[in-house]
Amino acid sequence: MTILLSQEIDRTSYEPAYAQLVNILQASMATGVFKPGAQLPSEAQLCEHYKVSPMTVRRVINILLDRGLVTTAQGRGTFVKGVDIGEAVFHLSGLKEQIESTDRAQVQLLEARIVEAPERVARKLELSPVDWTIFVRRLLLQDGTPVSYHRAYLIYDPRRPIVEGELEVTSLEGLIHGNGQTDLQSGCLSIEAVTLKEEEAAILSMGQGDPAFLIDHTFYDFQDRPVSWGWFIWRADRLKLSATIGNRPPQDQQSAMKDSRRWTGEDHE
Amino acid sequence: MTILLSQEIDRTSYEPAYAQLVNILQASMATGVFKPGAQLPSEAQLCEHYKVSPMTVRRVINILLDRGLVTTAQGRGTFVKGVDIGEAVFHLSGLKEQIESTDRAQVQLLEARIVEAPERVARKLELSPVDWTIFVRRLLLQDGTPVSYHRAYLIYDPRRPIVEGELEVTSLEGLIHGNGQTDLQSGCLSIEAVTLKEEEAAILSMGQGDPAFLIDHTFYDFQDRPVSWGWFIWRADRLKLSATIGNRPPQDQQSAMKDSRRWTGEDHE
DNA sequence: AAGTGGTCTAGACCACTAT
DNA sequence: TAGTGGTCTAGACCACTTT
Repeated sequence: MTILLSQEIDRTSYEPAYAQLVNILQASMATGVFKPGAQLPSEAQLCEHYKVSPMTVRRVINILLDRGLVTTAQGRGTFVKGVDIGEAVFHLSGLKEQIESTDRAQVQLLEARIVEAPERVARKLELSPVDWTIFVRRLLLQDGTPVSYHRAYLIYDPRRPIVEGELEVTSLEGLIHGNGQTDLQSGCLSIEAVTLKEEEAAILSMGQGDPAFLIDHTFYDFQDRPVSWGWFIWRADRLKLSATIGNRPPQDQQSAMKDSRRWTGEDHE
Repeated sequence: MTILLSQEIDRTSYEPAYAQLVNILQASMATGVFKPGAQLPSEAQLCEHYKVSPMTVRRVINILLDRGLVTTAQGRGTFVKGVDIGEAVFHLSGLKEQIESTDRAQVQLLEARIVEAPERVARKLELSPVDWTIFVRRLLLQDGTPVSYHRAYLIYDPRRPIVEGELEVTSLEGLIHGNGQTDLQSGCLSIEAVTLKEEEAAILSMGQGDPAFLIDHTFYDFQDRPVSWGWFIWRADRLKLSATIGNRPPQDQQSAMKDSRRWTGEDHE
């Protein structure tokens, strides 16, 4: 296996050696020089061919590894992976952009009051049903039109002074922009497809029964105790989840996304 | 900043030093020793304190970096990140498991025939409308009940012998299990929330207007030419997208997911 | 000038897999 | 035994930011 890969590392370039080698190998796989299942040159060979140290090659392999492009087997070698739909990873794009631009986006507080935790909420937040929670309803608008209806329960516990921080965080600006130092440690999200109920449809200016995303979220503090639970009802036409699998060279990405509104024509009879 | 982190590296452990250090730092952030916004000890300090080489510390920081737990600023330091909902990443779990178990899952070919590419398909596949495509309809069942209805167009071009491979790949087993060496290079997916049309509802044994996921996919060959386009209609109750953000120590993960069927009770009046 | 992250070297040793 | 991936060292040099 003395496959010679034409290019070589440009030591004068601003781009570090490891990045150049990643690109070379990724491009080689992308153009089919190394097809799925094939074995890559060994690390020693790569060292010698590209005149870089073992540590640098190792780093390169690690990068390809967690980009999901190769697999490694100790004692056997490094092998090119094929595309695998199960590895698709969807980024919550749109959501971030939609709220980040404060000029076009706007949050409307519909309601905020202290209530006893309903049984279901108490379970979620690991409370007893007599404990108090803050129930919040919000509407997220963009360019004046509503895109998401948010409801959440926050723990209200005088012994935990955290609450103020939570309120701020769950104020969306904090949630999305995030970087602000909060007292939240982690969160757990899930997405479902649902149809709008009457109240939701009215608030979102849509029709009852229209499709929407339901984004469920639970946040935890530094003791890993749940501090809030809630869910967004997000207009389906305002949220896009996208993913690429396999060796997709960084380019358009969304060119394949445009014109993806649902086909209303007949689906072949 | 001479914060002493109690633990130390166990050189006799099976767990490599870098992994131990990752865990120590991640746990420190998880328990609030380093709160969001705070600065981590410098790499030199970490080297000295834990008696490891600079390269090892560097590796550790890189891991925390692409886990999204810290940010680095050259010349300034390494800082703890807060939770950021926009960074949520959803894995297509369920889909993989659902199809991987061939004993419980089953694919039913409903139709496969050669057709002229409809205008929309021709655009997607970069063909002229007179070109031919293979139109395929499939039903994916699990335990005998239908969970997903799949329709796809594959390029049919005598000059491109690839087609056979595509057919095999798009035969789902290949797509999901993946590892088989295919002639596909990459794919581009997107997810929408939709409601079932009459035909879809009938095929999936659901009601018209019920919520569902629409998973749109395009696959590309090694020349980066699109070779197939299609979409799954996936029963909403059979697909779960989950994500965690922030510093979530690897544990339950799905314990917060169970009992997440939609609340049918009144949402506080 | 001092401190920080970022890259890189030229080896070493180990564990594993093949022959 | 030879070849492979996996870990780790003890330095070096650079670019950047702060004081």
